[in-house]
Amino acid sequence: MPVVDARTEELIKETAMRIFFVEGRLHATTQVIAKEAGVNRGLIYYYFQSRDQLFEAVFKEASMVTRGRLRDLLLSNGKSFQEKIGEFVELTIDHGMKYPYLEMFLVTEMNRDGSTLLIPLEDDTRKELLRNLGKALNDEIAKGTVPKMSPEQFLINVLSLCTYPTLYKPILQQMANIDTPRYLKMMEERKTLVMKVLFRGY
Amino acid sequence: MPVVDARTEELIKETAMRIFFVEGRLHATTQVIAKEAGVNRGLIYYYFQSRDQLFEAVFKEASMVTRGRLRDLLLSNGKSFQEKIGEFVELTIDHGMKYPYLEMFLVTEMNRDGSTLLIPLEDDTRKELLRNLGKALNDEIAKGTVPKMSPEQFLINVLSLCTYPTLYKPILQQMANIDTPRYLKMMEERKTLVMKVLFRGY
DNA sequence: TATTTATTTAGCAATTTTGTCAAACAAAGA
DNA sequence: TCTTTGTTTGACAAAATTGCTAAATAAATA
Repeated sequence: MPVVDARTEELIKETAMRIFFVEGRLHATTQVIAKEAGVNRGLIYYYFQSRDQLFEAVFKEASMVTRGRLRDLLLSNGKSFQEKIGEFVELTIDHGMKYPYLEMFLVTEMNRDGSTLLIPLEDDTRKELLRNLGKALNDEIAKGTVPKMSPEQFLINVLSLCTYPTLYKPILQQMANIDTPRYLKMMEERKTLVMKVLFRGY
Repeated sequence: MPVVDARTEELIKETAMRIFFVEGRLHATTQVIAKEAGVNRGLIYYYFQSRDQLFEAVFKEASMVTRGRLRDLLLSNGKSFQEKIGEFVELTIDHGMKYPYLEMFLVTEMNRDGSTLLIPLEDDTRKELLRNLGKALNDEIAKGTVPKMSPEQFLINVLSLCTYPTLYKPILQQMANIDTPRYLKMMEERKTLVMKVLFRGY
């Protein structure tokens, strides 16, 4: 039997994700990651070749989840616009509570010299998605449930209201002296609150 | 004449702030900071004793500005609530455009082992500030301009809508293919848009 | 000008970190 | 059992980084 579990590669990746996305320790070294995963540091190089490639693997997985959720929102049909946004809000807040520092990791990694990690969407795909969203949004604007704005701004509003609070958790907790249970309760409340802010008369 | 400008200490601090808050290179070393400031690396230690203390100085300055703005919002009087929030939104968006990564730096630094950088507000001060805000907010809720919510949630909404978009700049730019001039224009538009989202019938 | 103080520089030591490698070990198959 | 393949380990070299110091330089002052 090998000393370390056969799913070593996954173990390393998941430990790295926990350290980065859950605990927000973006400075973590291969030493730290290996230790917390309970494996020899050399295995990181055996499976990922380099520190950067481990980061890249983790980054890819994280951005795929985020992008997938956005995709589902923008393409799904059979539901009303408000229903779709409602689901998206719920998923995004839940995901944010699970991985509060994920977006911060993405942004920080993108800022590393010579990073080409985030592949931009195809031009037609992007335009189609935004047209799609814009149409549904205009209906709401016509109904008076949403103030006049571009689909981009609406998207920024949704993402801001859902994602920022999770990022801000440590600051809120320290500055406003909010403990974790109360913070979690607030995030649950936000699910409907955000909808009320986005849609008048929700 | 000294080889380096007499205001070396300020120069170092401002360069560090630019690298951290404007360019988002949170992993910058003393080497990099000194080089970009055009000074000898030893001067960082001459003026700041250690890397950590430079970080601390920068952190303190940044959190004081943010906290000061919040304080002004919560204590100022002679203006209507909506006017006060309007000013705060404008200041916060402007500040965020100038220093997009400031909050990320704060969060990252707070997550470093053994960080005691952020001093929590005094308990009475905090309660008074929130009571103050809560009162004005309840008037708005009674008028029907704001949906029912706690002052904490309202504050989170304001901060989210203003601050998160600046943090998200690189992601938005890459994913949605928005160039910088257009991005800046969007942020200007947000100043009134955020108010419309916060207050029905603004 | 001469002396003292403050600032700057270059270089060194200590530590941390990444990345490599050969040897040890385990599992699977011949 | 012997061999082959894949996995794990510890040791080591190379690079990066921090922090320190003694000497050089500039500025301030007597």
